[in-house]
Formats: sequence, C-alpha cells, structure tokens
Amino acid sequence: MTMRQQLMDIYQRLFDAFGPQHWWPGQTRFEIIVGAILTQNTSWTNVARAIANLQAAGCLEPDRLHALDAAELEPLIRPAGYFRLKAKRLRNFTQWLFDEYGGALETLDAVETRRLREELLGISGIGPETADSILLYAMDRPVFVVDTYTARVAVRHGLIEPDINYEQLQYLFESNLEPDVTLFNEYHALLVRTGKDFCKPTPRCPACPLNDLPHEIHIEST
DNA sequence: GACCAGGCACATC
DNA sequence: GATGTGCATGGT
Repeated sequence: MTMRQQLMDIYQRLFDAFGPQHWWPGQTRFEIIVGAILTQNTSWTNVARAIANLQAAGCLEPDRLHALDAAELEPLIRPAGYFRLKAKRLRNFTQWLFDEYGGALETLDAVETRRLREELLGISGIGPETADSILLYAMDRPVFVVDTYTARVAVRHGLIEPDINYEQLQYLFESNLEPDVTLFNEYHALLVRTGKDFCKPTPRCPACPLNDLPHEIHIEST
C-alpha cells in the first residue's frame, strides 16, 4: 500500500468506527480560537467550563475579552488550568488582533494562509498546534493539525520514526492527502477520539479500530 | 495518590 | 540544537 492508501485506510476505519465528530465544538470563530488556546495540554471538559464562564460574562467577543484585566479574566478561566498563563495568552491574541487587524476576525480572510500562520506563531503562547487549529477550525484553511495523538498513532503503526518533528509529521499528511478542509477537520478529530479512547500513553488498546492493521508495534511501543 | 489531559516558552547544558 | 522544567485544574 502507498502512504496515501495507508492514511486513507486509517481514516476510513476510524470514521466507520466513530462516525463524524462534529468539530470544532464552538459556535463562533472567536469561541474556537479561545478554545484552542485554553485546551493546550488540558482536557476539553475543563475548557468547556471556562468557556461557559466567559459566555455567561458576555466576554466571548474580542472587544469584551480584551477589556478585561487579569484580575477579572483569570477567575473566569480558572477551570481550564494554567489560568494565569492562559489569561496572558488570550490577551496576547486579542492585542495582536486589535493592533494589526482592527479587532475584526473577518479581516483575516484576506491574509494568505502561510503568512497568517507565521503571524499567529509570532504571538507568544501560540505554537504550531494552536496556530494550525485556529487556521483549520476557525479560518477554514486546509491545514493538517498535528498533536500528541497524531504522533502516537503514526508511531505505533510504523508510519513514522518516533523522533520526527511537528512539521515533518504535518507534511506526511498534507503531502499525501487532498487539501480538503472537511477531510482534515474530521481526520484530526478522529485521531483525538482514538487517542482518548484507546491509544493511551500506557499502551492498552482493546477493541481499537486499528488493531488488525499490519503493524508490529501497535501495542508494544510507547 | 499517581497519572493524564486536543502545548508552549524559557532556562540550561 | 537537544533536553528539562514550570504552568494548574479536574477526571480516572
């Protein structure tokens, strides 16, 4: 099988097993961006509480969020963990949005994807995964989002070596799949679902949809 | 009580 | 340039 066929086979198995994941869980672009920052190394259930607090406070809009100082914002996002750090990161984003784009997310539509990615990476607190999540799920750009689950599944099934970096793993998917926002959306969501349910750091993968793939290290490797 | 969760920046060697 | 560490809450 070619790499493309392997990647599509994995996708098909996961989709057949789990069905559509309906990502991103958020109503507006700004809510998606806020969620992308808050979910850094944090489970979504915790993030959902923080977002509910922001919603209740009427602060899920760039101007309202930006108007808050740290003493007001930190308690609202406390359930998401790293709350002092993430309060700064949210503010770094809104500061950039107002400084460079007048606070209007729609103006980002005119910016070319590579350039927008570089600009996002220039914001302190936004790394590759957060930037790509924003690009794919908030900006509808065909960018493949890589995360720890992506790497874990790919390594366990022998698609890559363990020491591959973020951009290399991203390139593996982007160079072998059509640049399709819907496909990238669902694929990443399915990989996260697989990671949550089966591909734990401690390898125990009963009933994983990928169990009978031709691999040697699905269970044994890290 | 240990481990994990949809990372990232910064220090240190 | 690789490797280590702090950040923090909540579920299993």
